[in-house]
Amino acid sequence: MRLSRYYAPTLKETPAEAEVVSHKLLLRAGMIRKLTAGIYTYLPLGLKALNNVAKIVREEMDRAGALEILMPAVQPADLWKESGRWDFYGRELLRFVDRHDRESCLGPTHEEVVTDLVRHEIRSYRQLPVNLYQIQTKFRDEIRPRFGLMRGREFVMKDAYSFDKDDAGADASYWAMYEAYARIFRRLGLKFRAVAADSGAIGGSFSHEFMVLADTGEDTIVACPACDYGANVEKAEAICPPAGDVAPCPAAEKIATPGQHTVEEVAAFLKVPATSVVKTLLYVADGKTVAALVRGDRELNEVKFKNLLDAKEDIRLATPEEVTAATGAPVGFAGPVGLSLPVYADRELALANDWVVGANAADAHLLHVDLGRDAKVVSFTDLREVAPGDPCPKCGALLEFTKGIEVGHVFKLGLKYSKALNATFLDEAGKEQFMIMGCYGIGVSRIVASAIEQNHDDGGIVFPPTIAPFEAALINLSPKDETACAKADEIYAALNAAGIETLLDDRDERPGVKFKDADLMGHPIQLTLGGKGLARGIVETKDRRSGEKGELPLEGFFEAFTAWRASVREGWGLE
RNA sequence: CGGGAUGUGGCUCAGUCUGGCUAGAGCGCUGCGUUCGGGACGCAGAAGCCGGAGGUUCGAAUCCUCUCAUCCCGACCA
Repeated sequence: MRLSRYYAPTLKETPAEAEVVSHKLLLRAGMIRKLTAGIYTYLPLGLKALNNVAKIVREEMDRAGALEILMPAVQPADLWKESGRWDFYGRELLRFVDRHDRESCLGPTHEEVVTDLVRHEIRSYRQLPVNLYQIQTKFRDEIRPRFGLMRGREFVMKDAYSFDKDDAGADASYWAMYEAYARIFRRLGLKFRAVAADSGAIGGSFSHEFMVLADTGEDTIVACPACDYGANVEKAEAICPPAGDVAPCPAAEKIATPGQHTVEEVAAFLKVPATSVVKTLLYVADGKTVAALVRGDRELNEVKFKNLLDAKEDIRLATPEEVTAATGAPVGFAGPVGLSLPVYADRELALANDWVVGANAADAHLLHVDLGRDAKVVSFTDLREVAPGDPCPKCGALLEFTKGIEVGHVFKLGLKYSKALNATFLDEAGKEQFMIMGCYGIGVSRIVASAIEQNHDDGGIVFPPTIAPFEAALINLSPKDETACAKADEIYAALNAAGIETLLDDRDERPGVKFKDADLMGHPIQLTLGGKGLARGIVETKDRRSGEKGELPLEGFFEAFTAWRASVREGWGLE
């Protein structure tokens, strides 16, 4: 493509609406433009990047035996009512009625539609397993769209759904997808990590998230440097030695702690370490107030707590009024002793004794509390959030914390949707069985954004070669010079013939403008053809990622170029 | 939905508190000339009913009321 005839409106200044790097750079490089909140148009450059990602996703899905289909964006409410999600999904599901007053929605995901398809088509175990996928625009009416392509309301997603006749088959389908995902992210040239995840609202028995590592990621993940353990903090197990007998302690004693609300204040006031204090947190789960106990220096992991309670809706911290109603004391003085609420403790609290707890009375705490003796605790389980310095649950090495962007998620769904929608088949014995499902998502448009979050510098985007709209930029510094143009055209033709997508900058612009634009757009390979080099019979090169510059001879250019290109790709960890 | 902020040429912003001539700047855009290896310079231009509606006033971008939109922080998620 010749840049003089292309449409890539680059911006020198960053539009005020953009906050994160990927958003700023996508806008500045002329790849996307906003239509309205959370909804973007892909300009030629952005579309090419999106398609490059989609292409690799498609190839790997096909390789893994999945079959591509395309489902409708508009879906009837009936199906959603049948699965029970019409009432459950919330405002994120954009609903509307058509001219016949039929309730409809824009599909945020397609479990209902595929399951409906499959239940009508598949009747025998002989037809299983099957894995169907699509790459399609989804719509979720996000409460708060932000960060450009990172969290739009409209976005491109690949979603796949597997149907199996038995559990072993479902596991095989799951791991096939897991492997396919790993291949995809490797081919995209992204640093990523697959981590154990909470299966969340979609439900199901186990799941992994694929995270692109980037400092700007919204998710915190823990990874073991010594083994392959990795998990979302929401899920990461906080390991804890087995509980043994604890030494008895003196009888509980009430002590005045005027105005000492927080653990830090209480610990300082009583001159005890925070690890001797028990933090009592009141939550409201499905309308009921419950209490969670963690050690003073720890944080409660709400996801673990929610899962323990098996709460239907999200749990939330009790309001100050609710706290007072439940404990008879203002916030800061709640404690498990004498509390008439279900009390759940983190298992770490079973390891020791002689705790400091709130007294359920204003300005008072209790010393020498033995949770077993003085309080009624429903259970001691893993409730706390893992913290830096915690050991790996698998091998014991110290866990490392990193930030990541969730770009893929694989779930083993089990029977959730097949039961709700009655998707059955006849097994070998002629007996009717529910299909076992899995679902597998990849945020295609989010990958483009996360690739930039992970790979950028002051000059702009640094695209991995497999994602870059153009792998190579060929900058002709002398577009008015016939010799230079002829040479540029020759190289351009050779690169295209070799299947290397090249953007030839043949604009009548000053060199600085061309260099800046090339850097901004992130072409991994830059070739510069100018009067000076031409006179010496060379083309200048620049590896966008490393910034390394070099020269290639015009004589035998293509061979030398091929070798250099291979080294650039190698730098990306690509074959 | 709760909290905070912003709406002025295509983009980034000044002007608003302390109403007052034809509403400004930089970038971008058009034309001409000079330039030409990391976002050049000069000259000449085009381009804004100051988000919208109502009000106060002799007079409103500026003050008041309402409204719409966008962005940031929280609950949600590929």
